[in-house]
Amino acid sequence: MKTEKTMDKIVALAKSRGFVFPGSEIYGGLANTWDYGPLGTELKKNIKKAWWKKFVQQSPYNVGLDSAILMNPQTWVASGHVGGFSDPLMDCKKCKSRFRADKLIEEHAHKKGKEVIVDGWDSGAMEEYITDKAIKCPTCGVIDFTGIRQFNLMFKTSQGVTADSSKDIYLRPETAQGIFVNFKNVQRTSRKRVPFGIAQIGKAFRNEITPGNFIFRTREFEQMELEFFCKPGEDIKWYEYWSKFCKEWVLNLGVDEKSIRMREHSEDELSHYSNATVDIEFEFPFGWGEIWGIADRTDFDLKQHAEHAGVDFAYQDPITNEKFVPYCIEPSVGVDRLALMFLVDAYTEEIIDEKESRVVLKLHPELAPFKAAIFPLTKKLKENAIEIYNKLSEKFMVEYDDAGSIGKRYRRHDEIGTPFCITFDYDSLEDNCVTIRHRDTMEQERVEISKLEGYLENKMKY
RNA sequence: GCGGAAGUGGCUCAGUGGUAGAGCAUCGCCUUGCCAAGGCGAGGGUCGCGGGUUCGACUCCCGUCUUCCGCUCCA
Repeated sequence: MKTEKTMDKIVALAKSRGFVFPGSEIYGGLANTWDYGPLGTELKKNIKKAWWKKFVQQSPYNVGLDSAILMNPQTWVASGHVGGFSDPLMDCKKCKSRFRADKLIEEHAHKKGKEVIVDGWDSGAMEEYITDKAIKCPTCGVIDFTGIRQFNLMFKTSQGVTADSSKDIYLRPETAQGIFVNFKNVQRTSRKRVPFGIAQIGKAFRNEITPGNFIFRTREFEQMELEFFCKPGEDIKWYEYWSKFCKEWVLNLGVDEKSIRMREHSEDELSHYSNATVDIEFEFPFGWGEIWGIADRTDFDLKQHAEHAGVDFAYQDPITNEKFVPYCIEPSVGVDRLALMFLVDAYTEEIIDEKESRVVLKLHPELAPFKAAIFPLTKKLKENAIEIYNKLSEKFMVEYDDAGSIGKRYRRHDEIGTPFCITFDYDSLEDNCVTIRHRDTMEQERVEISKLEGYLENKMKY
């Protein structure tokens, strides 16, 4: 029997067991920042490792990159982040609701049966339009707006020691641009031919207006992005290929298929540069949330950089001699969101009988912080158990524990997702076998000590 | 930013004017021979911060900070 899983329970478990702590807690915290504790660090590291393995190590197409967080500000002009990604916000003074000026105008025009394209307008033009047309507050119907304030989602900082010699630079709002600007470097040095992809894991920063839902939306987050370059015309084929590939990766790591759905963006929802976009969504306790976005970005990015930097990004196929600017498929996923998804998916409360229940994190062994826990049946067997721990810890993240009863140790490791508990008992002295107890089924089996490494390695495969 | 709620040991909370308690958790010892047993003991809190009222403030008043939940944004 199972009971309901809620965010509260998952956040509490994360804090109490050392997965995720509130950021800078001793100073009263800082909203929506989170620090990963010992177990959370392992989980996150395992997620990244698993992704890298499938998307780079075992991929015939993709290679890796680790580009700088700080980039020449021109990058963000070319990508559109400086101009297009700042939201023109205005508040209704009466009811305090906040709106995007461009959306207000577009909606107003739409109702009148007209289409107004606000892209490219400056704040003055938008304010003037809103005043001219006497656009009312959609919430309370009053015409009493504040002026437009530009809200740019990029974090700004300055580079340089003195005020006048310094210049404004930005923390990257996505890792993708580091890949595009290195397209030629990577293509040349890796001797890859189109189609090929460049993968990168790294932090990105966005000054979101509304972060929230634990680690789901934060201003500092870690992305795993692949930019996959292909021949124009073959983009839809690869878009479908990677959509399927990403979904399978998630399912192979044990996530319940019923909690996953693919949501295609409709025409009017698509970004101006995108041919097609699909989101892989997961059903969180707070609703469906986007985990992975797979977008066909066409040749937008490379063309933008070609134009702004004056660099030719045309690729010449060495066999057909065709020359073209590659199209790009971008599967982009947030590590923190994945971590939350795996935690939520794994979280299980089982009621064993009237008196007993247990919390189990049914994480895939590949993702579990500890692959196994090693116990002595009693403290008299401590030395023998430690010997096994020492051996296994050369290859695996494992933990030794002899505190409390054996049942209590099982429960403790159920809660943090350790898939296997290995107990050295008195029989072990005779037969050189240990008891392996399985987290999900609570079943036990005897395994030869010399075969433990292979046993664990096998269980981690997916 | 706006609206709402809340800040007391690691966690959950009690304590409404006389300078703090419980349960759980943690640690030690004993016990424990496979699913949160038990016993004894220990550590841990300037009650978010600042000011005011008062002989005296966790408790009353003012301010402030922070967090949480909703709204426009997004991986």
